[in-house]
Amino acid sequence: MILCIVGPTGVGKTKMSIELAKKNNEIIINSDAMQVYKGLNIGTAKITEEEKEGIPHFLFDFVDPKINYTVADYQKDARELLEKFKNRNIIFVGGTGLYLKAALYDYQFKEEKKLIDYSGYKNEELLKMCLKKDPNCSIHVNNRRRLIRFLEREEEPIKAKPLYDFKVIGLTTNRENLYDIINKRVLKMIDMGLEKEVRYFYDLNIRSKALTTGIGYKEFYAYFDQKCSLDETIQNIQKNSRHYAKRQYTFFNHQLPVKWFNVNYNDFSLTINEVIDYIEQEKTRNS
RNA sequence: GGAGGGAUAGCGAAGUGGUCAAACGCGGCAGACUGUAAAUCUGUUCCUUCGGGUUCUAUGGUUCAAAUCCAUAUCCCUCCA
Repeated sequence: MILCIVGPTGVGKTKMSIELAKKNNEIIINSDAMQVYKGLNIGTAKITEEEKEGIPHFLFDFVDPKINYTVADYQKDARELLEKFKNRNIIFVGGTGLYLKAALYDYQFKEEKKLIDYSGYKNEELLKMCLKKDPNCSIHVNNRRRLIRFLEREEEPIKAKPLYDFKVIGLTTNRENLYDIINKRVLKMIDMGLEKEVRYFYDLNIRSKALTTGIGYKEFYAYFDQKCSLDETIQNIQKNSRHYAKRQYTFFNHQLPVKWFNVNYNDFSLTINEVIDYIEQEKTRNS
């Protein structure tokens, strides 16, 4: 059985994954775009060796941060594991909806080939070209990145269908509480030495995707570049984390068949039991 | 006590007689998503039964018309005593 644990940043996905894996002797596969990178530990809230409790973890902490790992790479890696462990129970944990979807649905990533340089075109021109290619193209003029991608793609993907049988467990809590958790977690990361962690990469002059787009990293880069104060940096990390959490909800709610569970923070075991009950229910229903 | 400056939507901030329910930014809320996805982008944000209703510190006034002009009060800031 394939189980996916999703939810906004900070709800407690990691903890849940361990608890579930312990029960069913499962293996855990990361589905988080940033936790794949080596050395980005504090800022990505990556699970520690100790916390793993001996459970096999895959696709964590294995990519050089200088490398720009993409969805296509992830799809390939995740599919290999799905094949290798097809007789085992697998748990995907992570907050990157697209990665999960690319692994489990029939998303297709063709060979990259960039024949045309679009940098000289204005957005309006790009949109016109997109509409010429497909009159139904609904990408917004301002979304230059996606306009270019649309033109680079040879064919438009059709609606994706799932390739595997899986269940998606979503962990959630009310918005106010979530934002509070996020704000506090960022402060904890600072205490744990996030600044030092980021500084290491900054001093190596690494400007890869992971460092310039990852939350907690890009803000500190701006701080080291003396573009803002430490206080502003912390607030920006908190703010960007909150915004990210919101976007995650939007993706999960609309792109994946999520069964949501409200996390009980006073007694997490109750939430675990609720989830286990649900899984058992689904198992018997399918057999 | 005297002389100035200010009070605008959740916050910051434009607007200085009509085109103002009020630019813009932030925050909030909602959405899109097939190779940067912790990314990129969009919509919305006084109330509303969508006919309207109530706003720019308060109260009065001038005017056909006031966030904008006048008077008084309250609070805040700067300077002189």
